[in-house]
Amino acid sequence: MIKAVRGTRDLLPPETALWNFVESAVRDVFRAYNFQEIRTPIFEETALFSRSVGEETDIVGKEMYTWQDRGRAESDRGQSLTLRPENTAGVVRAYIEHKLWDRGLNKLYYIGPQFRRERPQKGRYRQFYQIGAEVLGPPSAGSESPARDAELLEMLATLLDRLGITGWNLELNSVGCPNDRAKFNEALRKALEPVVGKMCADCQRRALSNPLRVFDCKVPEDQPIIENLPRISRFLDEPCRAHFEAVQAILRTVGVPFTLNDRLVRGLDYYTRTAFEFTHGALGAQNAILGGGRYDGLSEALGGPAAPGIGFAIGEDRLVLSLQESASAEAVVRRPDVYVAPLGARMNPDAARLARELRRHDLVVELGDETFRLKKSFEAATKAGAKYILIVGENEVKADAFALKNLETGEQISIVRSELAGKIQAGR
RNA sequence: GUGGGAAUAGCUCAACUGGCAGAGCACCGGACUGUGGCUCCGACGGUUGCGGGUUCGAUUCCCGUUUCCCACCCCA
Repeated sequence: MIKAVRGTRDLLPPETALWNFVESAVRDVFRAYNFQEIRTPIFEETALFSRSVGEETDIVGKEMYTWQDRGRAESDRGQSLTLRPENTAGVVRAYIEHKLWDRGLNKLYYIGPQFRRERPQKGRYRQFYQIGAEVLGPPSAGSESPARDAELLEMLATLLDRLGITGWNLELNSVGCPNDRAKFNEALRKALEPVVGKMCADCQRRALSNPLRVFDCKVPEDQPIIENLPRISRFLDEPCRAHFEAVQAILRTVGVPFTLNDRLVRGLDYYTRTAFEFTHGALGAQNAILGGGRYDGLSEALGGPAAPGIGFAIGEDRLVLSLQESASAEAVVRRPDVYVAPLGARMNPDAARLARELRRHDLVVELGDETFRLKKSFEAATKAGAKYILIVGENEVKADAFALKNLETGEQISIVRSELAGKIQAGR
């Protein structure tokens, strides 16, 4: 038997209703902030990701689905292509390619699948779904303003509240500009040198490859050492510090709670200044449901104009998971309003016409099987969760008055065709 | 990529030291031929993930493999 490949899965009803619930809430909320949707290809030139995400990151180094495309002629070597491991690079590429700044498009969101060749776990798949948004534009358009950061964070808080997710925590940090990072990295290396020998094996490796990641260490014995390491906050230059302060001031005023976490670092190379994560306790080790930050130099790194920006990505798989575990997932499934039960094949035309009329009144209609005996139709209607059953038999068609029974109350009436839709809508 | 656990009916799970593969729920039918939910009865349902080995005999023990889960790595 052929099965879905490792790390991929089918999303089945009724779970798909929950995904739709999430996505329509996202579209509603983002629209209120005047974001517009962008859809970029799910594969791109490999160079796009290695330049933006960073050659040294795990994503580029070992987690990408990359292949050599065929050229035009049999003998040609094609380009190296890669399934997108994240969507910010694609959005920025499109921004540059279509000169979106000239069209005033500076607030974009996306919803779609991404691909990373990781070891699968719960809430972590090789084809996974991200919801993200990006604010970017020329500096003259205010894209560097802390107001953009704060607005984006406030939008996310609104979204999580709207989804009924309680107990989220916003963790906030600033990773400064490249200059600050360089100075900080140097200080960090110096501080680590005398103590690294006492740390865990992972930290010893990190200290060499990517010292920032030492802050992710969860080994208890290492914590006192980590506590004493220099923090990025002390290395922010004046503009970065002021920017960070301003973001916080706005959040306090609009009433979005947050906690400062100067150990929060971002894995991708393109991040600058504001870095953030929303975490949720119920998710265990995979406790981050979304993360993001500012990437002021990304456009230029990809050969575009200066276009400071900030964005985030929500792990939709995990978001849905936390929704399933906390909220009432059942509630979002729309069940049939009415089950139309034709009694015998000769009733099919009349049943079909009635179903069509009812559906035109925005009712959810399940058209039953004409081979069912009435008892079985009732069972089928109940199982489908229909509110009403409408019986279409010879007597009803002759009289043009139909038996309509409320399956929840047991009340049954005879009702003429013209009043059917109104009656069912009223009882919905 | 590393380490550990698991895999038995559609779902949730049993099956002693190796001895006839089972239950509940679901599904289908009947009791009840134009009135559901409850109840009762019956039927259906299996390459025990896959491949090999040991054995008279393997769901059980061994090896390999695949997938999932957990912890790493890393990240959303």
